[in-house]
Amino acid sequence: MKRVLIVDDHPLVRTGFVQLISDEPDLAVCGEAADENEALEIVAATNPDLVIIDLSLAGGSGINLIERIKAHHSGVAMLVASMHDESLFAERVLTAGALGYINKQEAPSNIIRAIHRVLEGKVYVSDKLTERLLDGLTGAANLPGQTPMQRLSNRELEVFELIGRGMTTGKIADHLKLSTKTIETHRENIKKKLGLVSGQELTRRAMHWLMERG
Amino acid sequence: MKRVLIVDDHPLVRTGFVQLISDEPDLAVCGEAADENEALEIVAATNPDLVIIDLSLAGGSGINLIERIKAHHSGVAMLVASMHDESLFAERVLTAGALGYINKQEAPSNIIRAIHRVLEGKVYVSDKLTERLLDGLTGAANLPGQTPMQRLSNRELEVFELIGRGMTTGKIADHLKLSTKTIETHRENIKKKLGLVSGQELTRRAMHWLMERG
DNA sequence: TCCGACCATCGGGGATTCCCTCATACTGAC
DNA sequence: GTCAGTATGAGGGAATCCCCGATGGTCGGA
Repeated sequence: MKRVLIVDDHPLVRTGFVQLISDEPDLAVCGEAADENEALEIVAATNPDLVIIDLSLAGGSGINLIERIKAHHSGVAMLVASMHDESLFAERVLTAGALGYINKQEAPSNIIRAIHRVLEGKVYVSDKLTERLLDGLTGAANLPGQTPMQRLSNRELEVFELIGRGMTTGKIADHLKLSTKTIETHRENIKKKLGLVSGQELTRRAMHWLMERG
Repeated sequence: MKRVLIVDDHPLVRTGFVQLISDEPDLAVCGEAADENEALEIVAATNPDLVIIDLSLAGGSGINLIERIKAHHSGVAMLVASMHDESLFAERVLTAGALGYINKQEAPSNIIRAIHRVLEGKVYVSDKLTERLLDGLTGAANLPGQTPMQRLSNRELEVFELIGRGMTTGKIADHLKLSTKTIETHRENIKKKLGLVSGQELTRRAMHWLMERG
């Protein structure tokens, strides 16, 4: 019998999770928390097998909670449930220490599947994202443990940052005194490495990345 | 025994509502729907006493659903459950035909209270908002207190949210079954109202706005 | 009742960007 | 010396942005 802690600031969503988990014969809810501190207390008190974490917690980013649990209770598996597009966060929560990322819009059966998979110690992300990340790792004889972001070259990182600042392709070209065509190529290569599909996604990722470092 | 239909595109949230409502002796769930069309079918088939509507539905704004239910089944009470800031939406959903507006973060007891109140045919909004709406009626600080976001029309707000979710112009057009040209116009008008210069900025703003509530 | 305001829906057309493929040249590594 | 990666670009078709305008509809005030 695996014991699960639910961390979400929406009472309704918690109730949904409790119901879902209670229906599974091999799972049991050992607690609910609405914020980061409450969650840490319950983890310390009950030592659950799995913590399900909502990303957009009131007061704290969720990612912070993941890191703190990772630091003090390294044996606990964590699954992130978010309503945001996975392309924005999945990579970050995985590197922070979570084992899985699932969208709340997913069907309950998929959520259960993700829970079981993470409890086995395996990584869970959607098939789509898995495929994308693998595509980005074409030449992956590199050091294992490298995040997609670390695979960006210096130039690509520079372009990425300027994208995050809101510059258009043309502006970036002027700024770096390069052809717009070169910037376009850089954009394409960055997208490949990060597993992104559209330019919009690239813009969003760049903005988020920039926000995290002030 | 009052019969309730739940419209929300998150299965987990629906489960939470079902649980909450089933615990009440005088309430029963008569159906669940994940999108606008499904919701209208069930309303026609089961003629519920109350429809609980999530504002950010996949495929339709929720406001649209309110108007359509109002038009064809005027006797049905409607309560909007949203995670968005009420100052922006509460007035819109009330004029569209809903009787109440409640935030999903609210405690279950408050949600139950709102349900009962709306079933009595009375309006339910938070105390804070009640006060503000009354202030508005006295003409105290009527028009000047409008934020740029509040100047967006319902349609524009809908498009704005979809932009924030990362949809391209074409995708939004498909999604809303409109011409891309229409979406382009909406984008331009939104930019004007929010004082934005480029499409990139629009994407940025939409994304930030969406992150703050979600 | 008519008028002016928004609103929602589309089109034209040129500039720009996106997205894919390909090409060149330089650097290191093995 | 070959091979992988990097940085720089071009070509070309599709999609978009961004300026114009147009048509109806609604709704409130003069």
